Parts: sequence; C-alpha cells; structure tokens
Amino acid sequence: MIDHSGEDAGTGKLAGKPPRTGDEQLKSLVKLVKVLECFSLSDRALSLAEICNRTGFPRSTTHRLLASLRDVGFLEQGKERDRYRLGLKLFALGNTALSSFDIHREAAVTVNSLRRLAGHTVHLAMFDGFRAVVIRRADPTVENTTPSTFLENAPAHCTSVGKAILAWQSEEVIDRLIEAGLPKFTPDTISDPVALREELAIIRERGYAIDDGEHLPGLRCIGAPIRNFQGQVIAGISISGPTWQMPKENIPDLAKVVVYHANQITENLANNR
Amino acid sequence: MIDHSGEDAGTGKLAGKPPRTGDEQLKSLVKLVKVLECFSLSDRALSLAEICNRTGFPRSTTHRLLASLRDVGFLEQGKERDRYRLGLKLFALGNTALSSFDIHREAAVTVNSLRRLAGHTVHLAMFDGFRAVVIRRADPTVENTTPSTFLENAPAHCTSVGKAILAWQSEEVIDRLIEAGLPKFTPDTISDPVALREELAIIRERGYAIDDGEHLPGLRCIGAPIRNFQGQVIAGISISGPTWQMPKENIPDLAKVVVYHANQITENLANNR
DNA sequence: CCTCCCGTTCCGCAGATCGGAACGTCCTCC
DNA sequence: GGAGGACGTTCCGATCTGCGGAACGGGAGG
Repeated sequence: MIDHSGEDAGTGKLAGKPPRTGDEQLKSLVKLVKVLECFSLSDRALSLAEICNRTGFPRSTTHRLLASLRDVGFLEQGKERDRYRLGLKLFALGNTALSSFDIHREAAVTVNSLRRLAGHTVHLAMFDGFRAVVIRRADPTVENTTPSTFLENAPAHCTSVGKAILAWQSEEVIDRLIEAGLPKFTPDTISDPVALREELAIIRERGYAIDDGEHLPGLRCIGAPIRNFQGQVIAGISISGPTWQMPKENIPDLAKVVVYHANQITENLANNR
Repeated sequence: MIDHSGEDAGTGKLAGKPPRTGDEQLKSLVKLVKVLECFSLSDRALSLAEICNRTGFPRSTTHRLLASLRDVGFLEQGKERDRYRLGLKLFALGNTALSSFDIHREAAVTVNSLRRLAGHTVHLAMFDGFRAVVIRRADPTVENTTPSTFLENAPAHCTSVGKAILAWQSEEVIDRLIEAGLPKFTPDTISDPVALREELAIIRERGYAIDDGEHLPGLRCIGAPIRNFQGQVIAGISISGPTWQMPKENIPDLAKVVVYHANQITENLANNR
C-alpha cells in the first residue's frame, strides 16, 4: 500500500488538518519542555501557580507535569508544598551533553592560548537557534575564575559571539530570531531589524563582530565565527573586557588574533572528524 | 499535623488495584528519560538500534521518541541518517539548574579557600541518590584548569566525596545503591556490601572519608559531608592528589582542613535560608 | 468565623501514543 | 551482480494514557 493517499499535494483538500508539520510528535514532551523553560537564572524557584500563568496550562495538568518531572529528577521540590527548582539530573545530563560536543574538547587548548595572548576573558559559545550558549570560558587571572562561574547563554543580537555566529546563518534563522524580538539591554543595543541586518552584512565583510556595550554598558567584545566540518557556522569565540582596557585602536590587531584562533578551532574540527 | 486520616494505617481499605504507587505518572516521560540515560561519557553518540537494545523499546517507538527529543533540542543528529547525541538545550537547562543550587553559590569562596590552603584539587559534589555529581571544581595551578574540565559524576562507593555523603544517608538509600551494584574500578575498590557498611561506620565515627586509589589507582582523596539547612547531608567536598603528594601522615591534618571547610559551607547554607 | 487562594486528588471521555508490519536504502557477502 | 541482512522510516488502527473540569482540604487574611 503505499500510500499516496494523503500527500498534501497543493490541491488542498479535505485533509482537514492533519498537522503535516513533521515538527514534533510527542505532545506531552512539548509541554514538559515548556514547563522546564519557565525556569531561568532570574526565576530559579517557581510555584505551581506561577508555572500555570507562564505556560497557560490548567492547574491539574500542570500539577501532573510537575509531579512527573520531579519523580524523574528533572525538578526538585523543597518541602511538601514548596516551589519547584530545576533538578540535579538535568545538570548531570547537561554535563554529559557538554562533554559530547567535539568542539568543547577540540577548542580547549586554543581557548587558553587566546586568553594568554590577548590577556582578556575568552568565551566559547554554541548557537541553539536563538541564543549563544557559552560552553567554555577562560579568565585572564586565576582569582577571576570564579566570580560568575556558571556559564550563561546570551542573546545573539547584542553580543560579539552571538553576532559573529548570526552573520553566517541562513535568512530563515535570522528571520525567526528577529520575529522572536530584539530586546534592548542598553541604549546601544541594536533592536531594529534593518539595522541588525546591516550590521550582519558588515560583519560578514569584515570577518569578525564587535560588541560595544550593546549587552552590558562599558563592556567591549570581539568575536569570530567557528565552522563545523561541513562549513556551517555553529559556534563562536570572543574576547571581552572593560572598554578602557580595550581601546578602539587596538581592535583591528586584537581581532586578527581572535579570528586566527577561531580558524584554528575550525581546522581542528575538520581534521578530527 | 495534618491528617492521619488515611495514611498507611494498616487497615488497607478497598484499594482495588489502582497502582497507588504515587511514583510517577507520565509514562512517556519515564521512557524519554530512559532514552536520555543511554548516553554517557563513553557513549556519546548512539544509533537507533543501539538505543533500542539498551532500552528494550520497539524500533518504531524508539524512533518516535528520538525524533521528538530531537525536535525539542534535547538530542541532536549529525546528518539525516546519523547517530544521535545529547543536545545543546539539555546543556543550557543543566546550566540553569546548576546556577539555581544555593550551594553552588554559597560554596564558591570556600572552595577556593580550600584549594589555596590545601594545595590540592578540590571537588564539590551533590548526591542524586546514586552518584556524586560534581558541581564545582578548583585546581591548584592555573594551567591545570583544563585537563578534564568538564565535571563528572562519580560512583558513590569508591570516592571520598561519595562515601562522605553516603555515610550519612538513610539505610534505605544505602540499600538501594548496594542493590544497584558496586562495580570494581581498581583492586582496592570496596565492592562487598558488608565491607562497605563497615567502611561507612568508620567514616561516621571519624567524620571524614578517605579514598585510597579505590576509583583511580594512585589517587588519594579526603572528603567531608555538607548538610543543608535541615541537617541532611546532601553534598560533599574533597581534596585529591597523587598518592605521593599526599603522604599518609599528612592525612589527619589535611582532613581537619577539609572538614572545617565543609562545615563552613554547611553554615553558609543554614544562614542564608 | 468566613472567604479567598493555592495545591492536591478524582474520574470519565477523547484523542494521543503504541507498536506490528511493510517499505526503502545501504551494506556485505557470496 | 544478486541475495540477504541490518537499519531507519512510515503507516495505521486499537488501546490506554493523559486531559482537565470539578471538588476537596488547609492555610492566610480579614
């Protein structure tokens, strides 16, 4: 049988609505993820009601989802009737995930080399379609290693790694990101779609991205793209420091160093696969 | 307080058969987690068939689970017909989880202080019921920071943090862990349940745990327990180094330092909540 | 004491999820 | 070069899971 039965051909037919999407299948998983995504650095502990509000799910449904997530260790709950937090198992899995990224290993040496050569904080980040997720970081001084140890994921439109990655993404990806909104973090954040596209064009031409206080005032960063073995830009590396430690006239030279190291990682990735 | 109404009493009412478990509810989530848990540091990329074998799920079911996990970003797939790996979103969530643990923040200073004072590598780990999940690490030298940067989760029965935590868990937890098996990593690994229970008794008496090459030959560690604000041991901290850098006669003195720092973290946790 | 809000539990219906079976493809082995 | 096998993918109907409205219980506040 085979079926051409349904096919969507363009005729548009009956087909009431068979979500031809191909998108996702497990409805419940989508809900679960939506629940997990309510949590963030600023919302570390949420109550049932709060999660209901954010997800729009009915109370009993949410309660069941939460209970299930708790039972598998994805969430934790203080006491009986206490708010929920992300659980340890999630961290453990995330960590295994991290270690399974080739780039995390291949970039180790290069990241340190860049830190030493540039004398600034180094960030290595991957792109998840919307944000730049930092997967490695090196600070210029030892003591500096802990201040904000846990890695963060930064918006793509206002950081140097983010823009460096974004500049080489497909139109489709860029559109989707723009539609999701370009929140303003500082007066200098590029929140206009047109301006952002122009900026990305400049970055493509220039080969690297600059963030001049667009995410955090007074912080200047230089970022360059990293490609996987198929040539797609999937990550970026950057150096960042206070504006006064990174004068404008140094940028071209520093950028050369950053780009060089980014390319080195790209090559590592190509050679080892 | 609250009701003794039903509780377990022994009356045992009707209770026909409805799996009163209270365990988990979302069957699909349990399956999903089982799939995710197929991955580990050594199995970083798995094919559909491999996952079928490990989980025992039929092929079509597994395929659907994998596709769904991929669609939400919990898994990634190289090309079309390539093996699966844990995805970036999992890492991002795990990271948010990490940052939401009070202990991760409260222990930051103490961990560094211990590193400086003891001159050895420091591990801070939490307990997930079976393993000690390392959530923070500090190395004595700068350059040392990268060798095995990503944090690991270690078996509880053969590491100093693990044993330090395990010693103060309920019989129930210990039983469960023993039943899960005590794999032997080195000739010195304690894999006999009776011997392990004796060791734990010694640890309780002594106040700290020693791992003398039980996980990795030639590696010696000293670990002490950390309690949450309710007094439960939920984490541990340890120092570790090559046997020759940590002679037996130094152990008592070093242990005092470790225990002191562990207690300091315990107090931090109590004070800030 | 009454009220409101929140978390929890219950239960019957509906539709999501399951998995056997068939299909296509890429191997390897003969 | 053809047969056979291993693997991934798709389909579809029966079944059982997960849904969510409604009711319950308890705690805070008035």
